[in-house]
Amino acid sequence: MKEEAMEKFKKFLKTRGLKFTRERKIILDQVFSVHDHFDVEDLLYMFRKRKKQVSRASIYRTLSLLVESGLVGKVDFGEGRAYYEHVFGHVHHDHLVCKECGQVVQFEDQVIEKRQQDICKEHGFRLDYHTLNIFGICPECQKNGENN
Amino acid sequence: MKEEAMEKFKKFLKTRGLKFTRERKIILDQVFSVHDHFDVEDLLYMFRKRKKQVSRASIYRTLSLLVESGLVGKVDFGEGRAYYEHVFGHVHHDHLVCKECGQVVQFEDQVIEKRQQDICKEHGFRLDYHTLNIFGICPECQKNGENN
DNA sequence: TTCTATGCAAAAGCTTTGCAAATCA
DNA sequence: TGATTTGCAAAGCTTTTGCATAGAA
Repeated sequence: MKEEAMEKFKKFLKTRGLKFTRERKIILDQVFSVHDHFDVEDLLYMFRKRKKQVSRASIYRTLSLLVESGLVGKVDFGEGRAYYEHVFGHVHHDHLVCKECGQVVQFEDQVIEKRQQDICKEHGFRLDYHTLNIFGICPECQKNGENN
Repeated sequence: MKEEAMEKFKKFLKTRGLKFTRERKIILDQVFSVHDHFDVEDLLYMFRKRKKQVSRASIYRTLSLLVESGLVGKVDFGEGRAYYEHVFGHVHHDHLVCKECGQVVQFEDQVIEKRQQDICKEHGFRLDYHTLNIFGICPECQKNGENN
């Protein structure tokens, strides 16, 4: 699947007259190896640990391209910084976020997906994508008291 | 309704040993007069136009309190800056955002609300709130060609 | 070879914060 | 009067950008 993603990305770059560089390969590799959300600092840290040299600037620039290509999604949890996750090869999902411990649970729900299409139709919008984050308290944190 | 909100805010402040100041009143007043989203610069601009003197710092600080009190909601459209909207006295709603012109349409949908409760129950989460933003192209922008 | 990409450091936005002076209860 | 607030400016964060050098095709 990583290979498929790589091919797609190469094609995407070609259509724009851009190059498939060492750095872009490293980044795509990592992005499709992590099965969770990550931010730019996370990636930077992973690269440092693995002695892969990629600058913060290149990470930002490549992630933008990956998002534009549709292979990667940008997720905003309202923390003032962006998270990313690979999207290619996955069905769309939404997030259940624990406000206490930060745990994120992914879920998919066809009923909600369908309703969104209907709502767009009603308003004449052409649906592109959506972000649904549900915030709450996870079971563990509920037990651990601070039922704040 | 603005008066009710004001009372609620006063109570909220009192429980925390905080004061209901001139600035906080001006801000709450404005926030409950605007029936749309706004960001901090918007507020600042409105105050300047009305010759109300409130600093940017106080706006940030008071908005945080308003959000904590539950009277105001913070909305994130992934633009790298926060939007706000008053919430007290309104039923919850979600957003349909046009990627082309930025137009925001509010909608409420009981089916989606209900499904979210179910999903939380399934995962043992205590639901707190959610944010659902659907991005797409509005009817006008679809007509105006760039069906990008 | 030519055009694009990388890295670095500086710049840019938005938001937060330390501190002295002002204000509320 | 005593504690909280305000405004200002500085600082903090994340993200973007200009430019010289390095690297794809």
